[in-house]
Amino acid sequence: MPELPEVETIKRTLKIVLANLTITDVTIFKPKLVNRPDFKEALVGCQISDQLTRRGKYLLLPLNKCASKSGDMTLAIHLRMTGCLVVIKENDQLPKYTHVLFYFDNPKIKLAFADMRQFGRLSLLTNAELQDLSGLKDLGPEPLEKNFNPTYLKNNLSSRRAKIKSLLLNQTLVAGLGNIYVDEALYLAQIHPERLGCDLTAPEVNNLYHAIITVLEQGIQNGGTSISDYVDAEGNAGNNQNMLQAYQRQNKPCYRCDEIITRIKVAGRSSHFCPRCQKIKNS
DNA sequence: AGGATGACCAGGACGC
DNA sequence: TGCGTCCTGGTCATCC
Ligand SMILES: [Zn+2]
Repeated sequence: MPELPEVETIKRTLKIVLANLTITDVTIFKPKLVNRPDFKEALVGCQISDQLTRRGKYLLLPLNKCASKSGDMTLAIHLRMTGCLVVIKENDQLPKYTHVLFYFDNPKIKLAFADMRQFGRLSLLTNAELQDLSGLKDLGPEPLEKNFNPTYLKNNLSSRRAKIKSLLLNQTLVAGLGNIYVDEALYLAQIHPERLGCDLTAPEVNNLYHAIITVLEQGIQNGGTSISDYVDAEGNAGNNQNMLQAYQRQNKPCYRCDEIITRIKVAGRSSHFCPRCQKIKNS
């Protein structure tokens, strides 16, 4: 599932390949996945800015030279769980479940949006609409930037009585974490997923901060985690699934202590942890 | 307002 | 092989 490292990996490729290309045509196979009936008409003629970026799990493609009366727009893409953006070169085959296909002024390059479960969304937005996009406007800090730090985390957990797993999945606390990297971060920090935010000690919060940074940076370094058919923008699988220490390792021995990894539901999501390394109580 | 829960989406995995 | 059931998780709506 595309979380921060997967979206970041895609962004880095798209930034190199798509910057300054002009959209010449768009084929929409599944209209419900785009946000407006004139999606194609509004996009044709727009040039993709080299300021293409990521915010949380959103890919943001600012556009120049748009014909729209409301000025230049941004294409905001959320891949949800099974969405992929794949660059198609020359006669490359389209990925399975391709729902939207973009053509450019370079005829050798196309961009396919593919999504088995059709949860992802492509939203073409004016700057005003972008500022007001629910899910984007309330995002917490980027975990790999300086405004996310141990002090921020401590201040924002100290009053929270929800389970830490639930809090880390909440995009308004910190942006970009999903089920995989939350389980990995809690494992690395040796914190049980059902501990309450306000019950974490200062050293634990500090460890958690470093664990979040570590698992995300490792995920990016490894080109993302390929579970649920994730592939990057070049159609390649990542390698981070081979590095996971907790997620989907239920019934296997903990790499730290050999205890069997347990799987439970927390906040309605599968959660994997070591019952010996991640105790619910300090004792 | 914070927190818990369930719905939604659609296809894959699995059991029989 | 076919059919039914369960599973998956990011986000949002709803209720307390
Ligand atoms: Zn252990």
